[in-house]
Amino acid sequence: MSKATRTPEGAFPGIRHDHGDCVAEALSAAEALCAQRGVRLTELRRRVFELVWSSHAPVGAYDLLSRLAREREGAAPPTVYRALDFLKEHGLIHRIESLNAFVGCRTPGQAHAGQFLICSECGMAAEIDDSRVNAAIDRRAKEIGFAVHSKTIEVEGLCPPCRDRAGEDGHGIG
Amino acid sequence: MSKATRTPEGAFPGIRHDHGDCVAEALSAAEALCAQRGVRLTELRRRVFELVWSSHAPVGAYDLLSRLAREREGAAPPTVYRALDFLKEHGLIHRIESLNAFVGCRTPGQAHAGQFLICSECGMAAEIDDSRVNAAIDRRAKEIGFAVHSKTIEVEGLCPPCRDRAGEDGHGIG
DNA sequence: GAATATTAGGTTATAATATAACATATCTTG
DNA sequence: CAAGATATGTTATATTATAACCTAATATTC
Ligand SMILES: [Zn+2]
Ligand SMILES: [Zn+2]
Ligand SMILES: [Zn+2]
Ligand SMILES: [Zn+2]
Repeated sequence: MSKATRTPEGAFPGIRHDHGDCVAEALSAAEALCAQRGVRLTELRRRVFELVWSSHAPVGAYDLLSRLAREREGAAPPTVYRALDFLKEHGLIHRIESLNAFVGCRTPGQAHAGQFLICSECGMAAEIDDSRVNAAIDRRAKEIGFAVHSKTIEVEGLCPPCRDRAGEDGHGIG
Repeated sequence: MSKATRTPEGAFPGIRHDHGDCVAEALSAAEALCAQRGVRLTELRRRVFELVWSSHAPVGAYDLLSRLAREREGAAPPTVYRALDFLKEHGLIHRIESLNAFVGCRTPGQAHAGQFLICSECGMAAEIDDSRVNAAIDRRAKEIGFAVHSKTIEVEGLCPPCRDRAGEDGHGIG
């Protein structure tokens, strides 16, 4: 159990990590990727991207919209959905199907399936990319003769801190 | 490649399989399970279950509603959503998060994660339960210290027949 | 078997999520 | 600047899902 609470690749950043660093890193990766592809990370898209990155918990489109509306009058659903479409298309964010919500991608530009551990207590989502999971799915699909295009893997449960908290006072009924 | 087109556990039933058998089997399993649990598979719930089982492709709630409305005047969204909630609660159907749709469960009563291969061409969904996939996820979650409650695994692609059709005429542009 | 509690369903309204369609603005390129 | 392409504004509407309140059916208790 000595390594049980380590978080490989910083899957769940601690509650006191410097999130400004996360955002800065994500923004600079996004800028680089857009420049490389010759697409425009406009003011609006960049702002929506920042709002998605406001935490490690997936955010709903209308949450984003209400925040955006504070700074942009006339912001409407298409405003945010179009930006989200762009960001998704370029792999800068992922959509969490089981939550109808969006979260920043930690490794934009790299091909990956998008596997998530999502805490139902605090809402945090950790993106992982486990090659064994991918291999197991690909192998089974191949056995069946199914041609895989994309995978949605969303695991719901409790992140380490929330699991520990639940263990402390969650065993009794009262 | 000799076994590549076999379908273990009949993942994708052929286009000419006797689907009446599927429905009959599912209904009788559902009845047994409800009897065993002392819950009521009412007329309405049974009918919604049959409609979900009308094919192996996931069906949207409002699709179900429009079909139900033909035979039940006054059917409204809660009519179908309540039945779906019941069926889901008892593991008789699964919700496909990436499609906002519902599909019958092939192994009700048994604990399983609900893993799906979904054909984007014909809409068919095959439920699998690959222990390697589960083990890989559980192992990675354990490394991270994440307590898994439930898994959403939905793989999009082409089922064997659709893949073959695509291979025949889908390589060129014109 | 009537009284009561529980569960299921009917009905109306509304919430939450997402897109269509068309107008205007901005950027790119020549 | 003209022309085309891309991005955004704007209004309306589609799609998916739930809230709230009421009535009916079924189960439980006396
Ligand atoms: Zn952070
Ligand atoms: Zn948590
Ligand atoms: Zn069938
Ligand atoms: Zn198919």
